[in-house]
Amino acid sequence: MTISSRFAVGIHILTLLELNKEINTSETIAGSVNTNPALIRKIIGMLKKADLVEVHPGKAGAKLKKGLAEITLLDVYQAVEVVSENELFSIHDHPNPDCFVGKNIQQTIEPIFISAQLAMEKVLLHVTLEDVVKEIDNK
Amino acid sequence: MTISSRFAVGIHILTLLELNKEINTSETIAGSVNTNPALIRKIIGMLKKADLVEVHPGKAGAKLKKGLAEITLLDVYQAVEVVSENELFSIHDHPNPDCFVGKNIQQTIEPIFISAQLAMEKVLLHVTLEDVVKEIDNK
DNA sequence: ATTACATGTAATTATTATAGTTACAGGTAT
DNA sequence: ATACCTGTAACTATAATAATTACATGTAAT
Repeated sequence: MTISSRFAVGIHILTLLELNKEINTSETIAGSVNTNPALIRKIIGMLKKADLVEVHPGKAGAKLKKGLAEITLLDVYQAVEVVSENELFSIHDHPNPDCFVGKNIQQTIEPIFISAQLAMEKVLLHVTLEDVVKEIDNK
Repeated sequence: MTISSRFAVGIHILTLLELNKEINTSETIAGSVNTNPALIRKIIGMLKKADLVEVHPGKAGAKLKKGLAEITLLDVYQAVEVVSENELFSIHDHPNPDCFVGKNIQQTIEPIFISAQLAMEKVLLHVTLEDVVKEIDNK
């Protein structure tokens, strides 16, 4: 099990929009990511829906819609919908309600799982695209 | 995408071993979890490999091999192999090495992803089965 | 207006993981 | 010898990902 690479690709796309000052078509971007343009358009569609990029039908090129420092990795993570809200961990359905453990296990475990997920998301919240771009610039 | 319910089932099984003082066969346990015995045996096999339970071929019943307070949820998480080490997040393969972004994106993103994963695992490290059992006892 | 080219999106395929299930070999105990 | 258990392999159904093809629709330059 892994979290979909859509997340990493989303970060890649946004970083490229900042660093490549040419017109960034889905084909250009696909060349950098090394995948096909349709997939890029799909992910860009998600980033657009989250108000992170500007792009128009028929018009070549996507652009960032916010400053780099205003976009956190959590924004990207949520935009590409790799994990449903509070559902990083799944809990088995229908444990036996006639068993003391089965009856209570779900509600006991759920808050623990959510707090683990939130701890992970908090790290993403504190890293911005600016951090990523600076790090790449350093290389 | 979600982390397999094997993790939740693993916790359920260990909790049951503590609270149900009868002999816990794979069929008994399957009745509480509400799944089938073969799946339970498979998960118990993983817990055994991680030295968390004791169980013998042909001999009915599994038992905890450690004290409740000594088993963290991280131990269970790792035992049931829901996520490979440092690979909660996946990064797209083969970004274009001729592109400045493509060339550097993987090594830039990886440490961020790992630290997010570690933050999540740290929460699991600080919750023990004893906490889970006490919480269930409170209900 | 026609042409060229872009985005948006649906449909298809291959791959992989999960979860459920059946079947049975082999161990244990009465 | 019998009954019952664990360990494990094999098979199925389901779902998500990622890659790909195809095409409708929008934009803009000539």
